[in-house]
Amino acid sequence: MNSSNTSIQYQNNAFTGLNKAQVEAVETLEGPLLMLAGAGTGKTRALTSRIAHLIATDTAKPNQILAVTFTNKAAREMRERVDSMLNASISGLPWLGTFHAICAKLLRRHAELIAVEETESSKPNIHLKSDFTILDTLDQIRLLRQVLAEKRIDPQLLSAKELLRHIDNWKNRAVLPAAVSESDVAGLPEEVTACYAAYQQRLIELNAVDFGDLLLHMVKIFQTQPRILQKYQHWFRYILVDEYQDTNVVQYMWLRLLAAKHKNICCVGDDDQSIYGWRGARLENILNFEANFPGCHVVRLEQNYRSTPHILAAAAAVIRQNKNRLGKELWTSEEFGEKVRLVAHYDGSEEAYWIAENIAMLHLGASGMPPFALKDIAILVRTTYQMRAFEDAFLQHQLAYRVVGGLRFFERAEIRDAIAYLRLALSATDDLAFERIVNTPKRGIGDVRKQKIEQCARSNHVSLFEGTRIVIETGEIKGKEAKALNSLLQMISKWNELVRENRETSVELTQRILDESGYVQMWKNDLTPEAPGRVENLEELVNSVGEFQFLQDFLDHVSLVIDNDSDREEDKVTIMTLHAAKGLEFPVVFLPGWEEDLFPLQRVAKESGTLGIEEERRLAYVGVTRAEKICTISYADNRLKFGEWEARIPSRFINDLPDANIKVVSDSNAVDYDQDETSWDSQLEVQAASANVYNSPGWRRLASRGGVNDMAPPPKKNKSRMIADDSSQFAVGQRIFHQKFGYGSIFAIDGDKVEVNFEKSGQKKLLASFVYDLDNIPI
DNA sequence: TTGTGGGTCTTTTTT
DNA sequence: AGACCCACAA
Repeated sequence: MNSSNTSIQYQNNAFTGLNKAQVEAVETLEGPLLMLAGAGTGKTRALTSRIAHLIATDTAKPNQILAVTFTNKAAREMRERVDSMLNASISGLPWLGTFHAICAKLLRRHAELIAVEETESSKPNIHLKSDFTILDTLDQIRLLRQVLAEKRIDPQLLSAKELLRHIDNWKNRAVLPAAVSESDVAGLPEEVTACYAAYQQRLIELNAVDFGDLLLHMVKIFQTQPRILQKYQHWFRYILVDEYQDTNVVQYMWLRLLAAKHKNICCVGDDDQSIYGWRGARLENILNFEANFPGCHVVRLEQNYRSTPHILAAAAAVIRQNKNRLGKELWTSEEFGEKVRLVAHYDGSEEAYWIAENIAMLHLGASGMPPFALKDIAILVRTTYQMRAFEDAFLQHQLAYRVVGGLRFFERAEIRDAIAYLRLALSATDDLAFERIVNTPKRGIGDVRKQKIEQCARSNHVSLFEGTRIVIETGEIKGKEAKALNSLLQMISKWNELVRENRETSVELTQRILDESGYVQMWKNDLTPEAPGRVENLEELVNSVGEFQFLQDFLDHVSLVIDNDSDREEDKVTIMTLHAAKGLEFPVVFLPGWEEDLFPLQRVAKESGTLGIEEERRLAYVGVTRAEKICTISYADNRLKFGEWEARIPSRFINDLPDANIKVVSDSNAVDYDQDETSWDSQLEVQAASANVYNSPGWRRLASRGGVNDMAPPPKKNKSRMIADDSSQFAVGQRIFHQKFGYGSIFAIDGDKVEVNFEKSGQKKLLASFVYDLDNIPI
């Protein structure tokens, strides 16, 4: 790196809220540095500048900088920005990533230092090997189910899911099985600690780690191996942490250990945006930073460059209600902008409809305002199940959308199966993978034969792979099932060899594995409507393997790095949870479902009381501050819950919004909006929620007294659904649309089913209710 | 062993 | 309303 590289332009970096000394601190200061930065103040930009400056001045080499981000997306963006600031692709920064990704990399180097102690004299010590597999939540649950069954604990009393929650929690706080305290297990069956211990032991036996272990193991190694710790302490000259308010106990320990030598730790965070308390994040980490890292500098970033004054004021009013905060007031030099819009709806689907229509108008550029691209618009929901209503509404309005964080690519069954095959190709002893695919495709191995294999493996202290071999040899399983199993074993051995020889590329290997196993064929033979999509996903999987030289790297990537919004460049409306929206910004934001019990979520209030409500409030703050220009909050009077209609009360957060900064939108007061220069056409408002007495301007007062829902009528059936209820609406030759198969035309009608010739997916016979009538869609 | 139907329970938020 | 689990039949 050329040390005279001065291409970094700080005056462009929007630090005008800082004085010269502060800018210098942000760029170059040695020693602990805390940046307290509000929403939209450019904190990540500040971190980026610091990294670029360190490299440009040759203060540190790229690989001596440890930079931790909260998401992989943030890491990728930071890397891109550093590159562009340095005006070069430095292709360095190997230690930029999430805590988990960085720890996985470190642990691959030192895994063998982690062992389970000898428990039975017959068993040798077992060490973790560097080719360990990283389990995801679904694997963990499977494993915990086994543990619970072994300990004969009634799943009603303690479900695997609940146990996982507790174990996660303990791991986040660095509580090992031996250190679980009385208060940790209060109200739980007493065997729960033994379950935790058994789970940990099983993990090592399986040569596997879970997400929590990645960090926990590294802290353990650092604590017990001074030489290794010193090596990394020495190596990482500068440590930078983004979203510091969301770090947990283990992450804090890990950072402290690594920062102890150079003490160049620079953390950025906003106490008002701490929304991961449920996952072990400790607000104390940021509140006590100055005490934990003596002699630290504190820089405050309070100028907001993102939102209009009304949006900022509304957000501030909401967060001001929290007691537990450092307290800061954001300001902006912007003077104009829309007020925050507030809309009441009759029910959930009407809310989705209204928003879809409103988005369509914004996109078309309903006068006054320039048209917004769809990718500039986001809908932020509290829970994932709220997303469905919007998908429905968007399909019918033919608006392109993308769901972030719903079902993730690698969580789909076919991808998990395929990955199980890849894991076996790397290591035949991967029992979890083996168990997953012994009978996929079907090989006639049901519960009985599975158990035979398992018992055999266990009593011989070998893997399921070996166990299967023994079971065939002894004739415990014979006939065509034995034959099928035998060919599976041979395939796996062959793949193991091919991987070892390393002569085929990762893509060739993957293609071969999926073909030879008969897995792709299985889906090609499948006649269910999802099958073609699954085959497509498998093809996509093969393609993405190509980016990696080794399968192992690919598998790490899948479990640690993959981000679920690959098509972010496409012009689509984003639908995501408030949590997933952290760190992002959009010109137009919709915040639906601001109702008591949903937001704030009932369970949070029940389980965590006031602290929980404060976190929900911070979530509301995060939501509002994502918006640059237009922010629309809404709620529904009635909502379908578990198939039953339920009357709803507006969220308490709505009452915190100052009248001066909001505009209640409905048809009855459609023309009642500001006439400042950025105002837009009343057409928008005319499209507002359907007439209903609760949409009157005074609804908020009513609502705050709880009056609205006492009078709520039974929900009416929704108007003008464009989904066909039966095939009688269709005629042969008609053009239709299907969510999965796209466009097509009907060539036959059979009762409530239609036969369709799809442009892309060929001929299918489906229920008419899944088909959209193209001639009848509004707009 | 696999497919079906009727009964149950369901909804946090994620690296 | 939909996903999931269990009991029973083929």
